[in-house]
Amino acid sequence: MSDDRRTRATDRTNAIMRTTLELAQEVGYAKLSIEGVAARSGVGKHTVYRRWPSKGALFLDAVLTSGEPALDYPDTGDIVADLRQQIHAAVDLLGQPPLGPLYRALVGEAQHDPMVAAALNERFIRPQADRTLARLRSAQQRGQISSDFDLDVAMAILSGPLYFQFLITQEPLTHEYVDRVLEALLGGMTPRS
Amino acid sequence: MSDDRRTRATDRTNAIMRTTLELAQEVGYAKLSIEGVAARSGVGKHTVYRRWPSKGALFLDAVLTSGEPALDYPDTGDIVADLRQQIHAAVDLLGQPPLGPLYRALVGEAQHDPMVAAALNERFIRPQADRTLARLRSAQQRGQISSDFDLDVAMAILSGPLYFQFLITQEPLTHEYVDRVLEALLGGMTPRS
DNA sequence: TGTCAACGGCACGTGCCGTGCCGTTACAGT
DNA sequence: ACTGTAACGGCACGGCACGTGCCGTTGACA
Repeated sequence: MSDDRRTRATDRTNAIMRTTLELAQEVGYAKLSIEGVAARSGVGKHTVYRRWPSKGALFLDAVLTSGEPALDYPDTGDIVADLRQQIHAAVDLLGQPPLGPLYRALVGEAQHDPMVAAALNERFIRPQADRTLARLRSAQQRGQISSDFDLDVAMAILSGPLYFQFLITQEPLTHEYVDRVLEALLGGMTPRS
Repeated sequence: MSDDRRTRATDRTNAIMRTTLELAQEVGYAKLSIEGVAARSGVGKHTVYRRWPSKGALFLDAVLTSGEPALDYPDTGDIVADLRQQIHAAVDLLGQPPLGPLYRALVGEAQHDPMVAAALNERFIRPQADRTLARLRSAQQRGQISSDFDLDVAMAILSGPLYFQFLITQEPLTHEYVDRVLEALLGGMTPRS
């Protein structure tokens, strides 16, 4: 069998990605270099370039492969409780160390490299959004959400303010803030009669 | 007077920032270099480094200085119309070429450089948010917004989804999308009796 | 007229890029 | 058992931009 071959190649691939995360945490993404990753991994530069075309692609793969804990939605029937639990978990995972700074750098790189942006969307953002939408649709069918409410926008309102705080103002993401957004979204801004 | 001195220095500063924007639009922020800016400006590298400590600082200054058209809020008394007009204007300015890609790169750099992030917040984000908050507060006092509604969150819900679309999914920002967010925010997600 | 700060031009050492080449290793097919 | 082959580690290369020196020039000011 050539399984040994494949296994050893996969091991090396994983080792390189692990080293990438280590180095990124130590020196920051800006000072991360393929040369440094190869050196610490005890690997030739070719071995890295054979697998990833750029620092951004390597970093994306490293971050997304490390943190695939399947943020799946619960469906207890209570849409508000489910959303809360899910978003709290996401914020805990991506909003603070160790993954927080790495994820921030990843989104930053996506602003400079369209390939990273596309891959980030396909591999993480879109699947996550789809799960949220599915959960919202289920709630709408049960009458917990107005039947004419724009669910795509609902998803954006749940994610957007968190990303705004995470990327722009760069203040810490708290459960309390998530709850405030949730409450505002539920009730609406205009006075109720 | 030493006004001549100061004037010529200011002229050079502006010329360098203009060149920075030109080059950034031609080759993209990733390939922008201080060396290149100095060369095209017909200026020594010292003259650039004396003014800005890094490529990020120079770029931030160039972008924010170029686009200070004072996005000020109208107050016609109709909060919805005023918000719409204001956000449409912001989206037209920052959401598409020529300023759109530059602003995207600026936010991207802010993810790698805390100094850029801080300066972006102080010079652009916070003032803009403050103006939005002031306008919302005025509407709340007139009873157009529920008296207990969280205005900070309202601001985040107006900005967040747009930044999410702009930075993450990177789909074009349209007036129609702004209107959908606005409508969702006004009405609330839960069914009204 | 002399002083002095800012300047353009040039050169330097450094770090990383991406790509060659070379000899080695370990599996594959015969 | 023998040989072909593909991935490998190590090394070196040219290229580029970094940030910082130095040098001679310019032009306003005292």
